[in-house]
Amino acid sequence: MALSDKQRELIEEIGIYHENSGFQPAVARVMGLLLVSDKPELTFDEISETLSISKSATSNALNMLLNTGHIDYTTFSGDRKRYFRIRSSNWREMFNKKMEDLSGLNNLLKRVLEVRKRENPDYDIKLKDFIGFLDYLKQQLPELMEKWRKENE
Amino acid sequence: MALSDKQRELIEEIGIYHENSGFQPAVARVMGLLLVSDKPELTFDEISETLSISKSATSNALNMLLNTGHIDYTTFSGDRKRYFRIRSSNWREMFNKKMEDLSGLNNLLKRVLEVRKRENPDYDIKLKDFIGFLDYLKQQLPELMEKWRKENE
DNA sequence: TATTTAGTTCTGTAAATTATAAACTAATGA
DNA sequence: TCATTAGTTTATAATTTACAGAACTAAATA
Repeated sequence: MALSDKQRELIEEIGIYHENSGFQPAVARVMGLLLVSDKPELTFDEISETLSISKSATSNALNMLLNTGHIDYTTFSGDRKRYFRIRSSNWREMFNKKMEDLSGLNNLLKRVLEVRKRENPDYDIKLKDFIGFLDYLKQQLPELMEKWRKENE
Repeated sequence: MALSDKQRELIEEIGIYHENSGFQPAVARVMGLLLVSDKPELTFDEISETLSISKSATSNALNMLLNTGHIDYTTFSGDRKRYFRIRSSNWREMFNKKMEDLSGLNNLLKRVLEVRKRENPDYDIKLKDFIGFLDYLKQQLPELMEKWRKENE
């Protein structure tokens, strides 16, 4: 699989983004490749060769991405290869995960508020305030998504 | 500084949360301690001793947190020590950073859309859709924050 | 002037992470 | 039945990271 410089560059940037959100470098590059590639589906070997990563690293990356639901694959009769692709339904999940993360933070902050013996009430008020906002956001978000869905017919 | 089991536990959990968003373990624990501690402000030595981390790790962690605006410190005349504390204005910044991250993702996705030669238009439509939603969210968020501010007098 | 305080900086290293290469497996095909 | 394909597993090498420990600095105090 030949890639343009632009494509390679973008794959690296997407790779770094995903590394920063906790993926292994090779895993993050595979995500990048599957996103950027013109072909909708790629085989094990195409991925391994295009990214110059070993078979084991490729195997490991693909299995991790399969397990986390980031990719899936199709097969064709009379062809033993699997054809891997990004699960596009995954956008919403990706977004939801970010929101869950925020909600995880909020749960921690609620526990902080409980544990603190408020020798610094000013601070506690601000903390409570922020917790309130996160709760509000969580509540409003589905509504916002609905509104957007309607506006886009 | 004596800490209850509950406090220690919470510090670890907050630590793990921040580790997962890219902080070093020791840095993440310092954040946790400053959040959970009853005292609003802690000195270098209190932090180092309470968390059992070396002076170098403490120095490194505090400077990193100072540089990123997560903490600041006060001083008192005739006292050479610095008294470190969480910047509570930081809640909003923390949130904004999460949102910026999302907007960073969106910029990458926009570039993906440009680079793709749409041999898989179905996929591209979904991608475009998601990009649109993220744009919408970014635009609506300030409004939402304003609405919340009003509802909370 | 010597000592203490409040940190900082520098080196070494243990542990964790990430990836490789080579051996292996299970299915298909010649 | 022997070879090939499509991957997986295992053992290990290379890199990175995260930190401790010790030496250091600069200001304040004795």
